[in-house]
Amino acid sequence: MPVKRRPAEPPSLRIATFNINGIVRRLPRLLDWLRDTSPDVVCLQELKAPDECFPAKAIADAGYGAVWHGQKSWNGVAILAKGAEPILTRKDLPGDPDDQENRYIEAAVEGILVASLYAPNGNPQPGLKFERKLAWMNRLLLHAADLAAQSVPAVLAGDYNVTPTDLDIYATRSWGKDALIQPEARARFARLVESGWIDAIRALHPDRPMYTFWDYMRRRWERDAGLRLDHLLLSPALAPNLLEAGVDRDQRGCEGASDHAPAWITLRPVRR
DNA sequence: ATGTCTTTTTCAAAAAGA
Repeated sequence: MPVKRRPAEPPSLRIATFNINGIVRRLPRLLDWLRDTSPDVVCLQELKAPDECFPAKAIADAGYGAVWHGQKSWNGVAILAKGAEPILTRKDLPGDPDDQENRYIEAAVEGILVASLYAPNGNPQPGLKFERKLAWMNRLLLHAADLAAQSVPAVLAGDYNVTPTDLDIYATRSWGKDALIQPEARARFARLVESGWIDAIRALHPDRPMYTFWDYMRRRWERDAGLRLDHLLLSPALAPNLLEAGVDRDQRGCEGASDHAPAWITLRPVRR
């Protein structure tokens, strides 16, 4: 009797974003997670390490090519690609030549333009830090509009440091003055979505919180007192390819975890 | 106000960023 063959799995591309909160200190966790979930593309934020300390060798040994823009102590972003070298397209968000904070990197991978971004936190609010956060988000909106106008299949992934709505934070008043929930920041995120960029996690999970961050303080992980800060936004050209979305919550419960968990999507690959 | 975690400045302890 002939063996019945299963139809081949339809190919899909897994893209994740992970605020790693210190890549050197968190490297063992990252390598475990890469091995366990095998994402095709990974956007990392808060490397908190200068370029020369980026663990390129360990990441290459895990099967990933990488581009990165590090910074001592704070910020720093990277893009990893399984079995491929990401093709760097930019290392800075356009619009401010004096910006010294490394919060944006962009590369072409698998026919998709992938950005790893880390928006300013913006606290204390109100104040100069918050003004700078809004200015940075304005620059992101302009760049996103450029990409959309060119019909680029793109994903803007990272830590936006914004809870888009009240569904994205647990029931509390303790963040009332925090920059992460302010209407001015939410309005900028909303403009991105209204202009056609798809908030992939929210699009596929309209009713569940889908938190990606739990503060280290006050047992917030144990209480599931979380916030959804990490987002993957798909350009109009890429949106029809969206298949699945989720959060690797279990990562937050690991010993020595980042205060963020990875968020991910799967896509039908782009025809090239 | 505090809570946690970590790094930085500068060589202890306190501030800063998140």
